[in-house]
Amino acid sequence: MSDRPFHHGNLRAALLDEAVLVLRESGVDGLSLRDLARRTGVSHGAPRSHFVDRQALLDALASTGFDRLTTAVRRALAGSGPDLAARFRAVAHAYVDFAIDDAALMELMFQAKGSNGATRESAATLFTVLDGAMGPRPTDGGDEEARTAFKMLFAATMQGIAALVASRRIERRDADGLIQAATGMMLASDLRARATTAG
Amino acid sequence: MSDRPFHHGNLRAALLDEAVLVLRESGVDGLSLRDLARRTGVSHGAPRSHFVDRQALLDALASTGFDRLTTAVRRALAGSGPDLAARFRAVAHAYVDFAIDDAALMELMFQAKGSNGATRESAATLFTVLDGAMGPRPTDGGDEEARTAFKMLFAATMQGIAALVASRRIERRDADGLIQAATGMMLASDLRARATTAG
DNA sequence: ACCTGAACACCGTTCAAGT
DNA sequence: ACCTGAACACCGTTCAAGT
Repeated sequence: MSDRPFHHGNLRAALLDEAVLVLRESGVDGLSLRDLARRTGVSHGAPRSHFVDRQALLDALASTGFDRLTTAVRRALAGSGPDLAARFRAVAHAYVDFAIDDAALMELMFQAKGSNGATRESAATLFTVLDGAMGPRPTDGGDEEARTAFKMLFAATMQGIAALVASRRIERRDADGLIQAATGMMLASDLRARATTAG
Repeated sequence: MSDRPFHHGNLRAALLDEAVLVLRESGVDGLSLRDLARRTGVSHGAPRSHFVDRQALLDALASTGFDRLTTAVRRALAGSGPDLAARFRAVAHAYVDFAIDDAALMELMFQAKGSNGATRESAATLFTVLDGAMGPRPTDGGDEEARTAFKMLFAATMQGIAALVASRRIERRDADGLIQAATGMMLASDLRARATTAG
């Protein structure tokens, strides 16, 4: 299942990879630096060379999590046509799928702690991609305020649906219906009209 | 600030009260059974009589958290008139205020772990109140599916906005605008029409 | 029924020492 | 620069014993 000859330059990456697995199995509570060190075959003090403390590891995990989610969203957008409704649903599904596969990581990403620089940057990139998903900005700039509000509302709604799924408060199939309802509602809204058409 | 003569019948309540304070100060990570025991003036083994393990305490905290949020939502509804838009905004503000004042507790409440019986019940009560906020059910029952979807979408959106605020990804004043946008969008939607009017 | 206090295994963090 | 290994303080959990 796992090799042995690590700790020769890529320990940091090895620790992060292993951490993602542990996160999936045992959640944040099951994640310990000593256990990670054990799994990668180094002494318990070794991780210190790459992460000043446990929180630093969690921050790094959140950062890479955002990167992976961004990639997933980009892929979803690339795979969907030009239709705005289809694009929205694609992004929403990428969000929810990620929340299901890596619930603990998703929690980590959307928590107050991630005040790290790299984490903020990764999160910002995701929001930029989300912005791009809304299609080209109106030539005259449009209603900038409406566009920002719409974007945040979209993110909040996706985040909310993902949280409901991750916390097992709703089933996967109900999520699909919710995504349909949410995207439909947002697309038909007056706010979207102001956000995406020239004023 | 804190009294001394506890541990005479209400230790459980004392531990929970103290835990809420610690949660506000230091988050979930700063919450330890031994520290709680120390603060309430009992031995480190005493909490065991009321909570089988740390997770049981967290579950109990989540449960009382839902109860308090339910109370806040009820109060908000009682203070607002019959206008649906006003009622929605009132509920949304109760949600977001709670998420700001008790961010760590809010996280605890909306996590996968809360599989406790009491927690589920408390959460269910909140959703019932949310249902009531939508006004009387149409006499003919209306579109039951639409009503459920709308309710979940409302919860998801509130949850999403609260999460964005709690994780300090958006400012408090931006939240107000978001709430306005979200409630406006939802009220104007076709889904709401199907959910709240007789078919 | 509820609480005490010792015991055990585990953890995060620090740090001098090695290579 | 990166890793080892001892050391320290803290924690969750268990359990026999007290009241």
